[in-house]
Amino acid sequence: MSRSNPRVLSTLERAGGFASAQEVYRLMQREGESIGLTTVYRALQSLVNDKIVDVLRREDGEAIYRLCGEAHHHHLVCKSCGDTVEIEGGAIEKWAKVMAEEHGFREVGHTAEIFGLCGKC
Amino acid sequence: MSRSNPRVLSTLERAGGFASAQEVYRLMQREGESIGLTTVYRALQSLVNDKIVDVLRREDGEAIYRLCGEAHHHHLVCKSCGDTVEIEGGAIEKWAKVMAEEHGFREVGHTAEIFGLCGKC
DNA sequence: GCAGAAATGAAAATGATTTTCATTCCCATA
DNA sequence: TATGGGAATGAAAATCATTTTCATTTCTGC
Repeated sequence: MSRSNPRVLSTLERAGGFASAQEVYRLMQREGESIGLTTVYRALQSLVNDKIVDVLRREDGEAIYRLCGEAHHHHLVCKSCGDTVEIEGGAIEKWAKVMAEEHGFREVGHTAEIFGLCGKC
Repeated sequence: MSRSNPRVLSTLERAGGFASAQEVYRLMQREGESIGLTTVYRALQSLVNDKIVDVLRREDGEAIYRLCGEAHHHHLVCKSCGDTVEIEGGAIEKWAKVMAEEHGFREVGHTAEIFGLCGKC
């Protein structure tokens, strides 16, 4: 069931490891690759499931996909230029664990993003 | 030019200070208010411009509007039954601030959610 | 070679958001 | 009180990312 199409992955890499589904699709088109938009979406979703890429949101709501290392980390995103910095989340891990225990939750995960204006913007 | 319709604002307040445009609209409909969806969108945008409300994104990309003054809190969500607990995020606030400073970001906000299985599930 | 499963992609559907545009409301001034 | 113009309103159409449908093609193991 692995729909993690390698051509899509390699295109995402070539795009700087950071692009929307539409961008990946247009890039592949421009490069003469024959692929359908549907397949690009499916491949990206699959890559997200396999935790090979992360998905974030642009300010306009468009999903952007981003290659990421295996280590669990968080993002500091510039809301103007989209620049992203991967940051350490030790404090969050602990917070999530404590909060979950306190309320009797198990098998917990979490998301946390910080957004603002970067130095250049 | 102030399109910050007070009925929209008061509905957003009644919704717990946290809702999407569509939800605000549906809520107003249900309460018998006569208003157009377009106006709801315009009013919310206007409130954002006036910095009376914040805008965030749900995981599916839908924009959600939040009253600025509201005590900022986070959520612990059960991924099985959807039960939600509002939790304190003091640790997160500090983490976000430190991380932002460290990387030269300003005007920062953040999102953080914890999800897992609640005691009943 | 062949059946059945998985992958593919074109086209249609969906759903949030925005735009268009004609109408209505408000309000200051003649 | 009439009136003229700018602002507000909302229905309907347009936009755009994303998902679904479904028919077709490609793989796989036998």
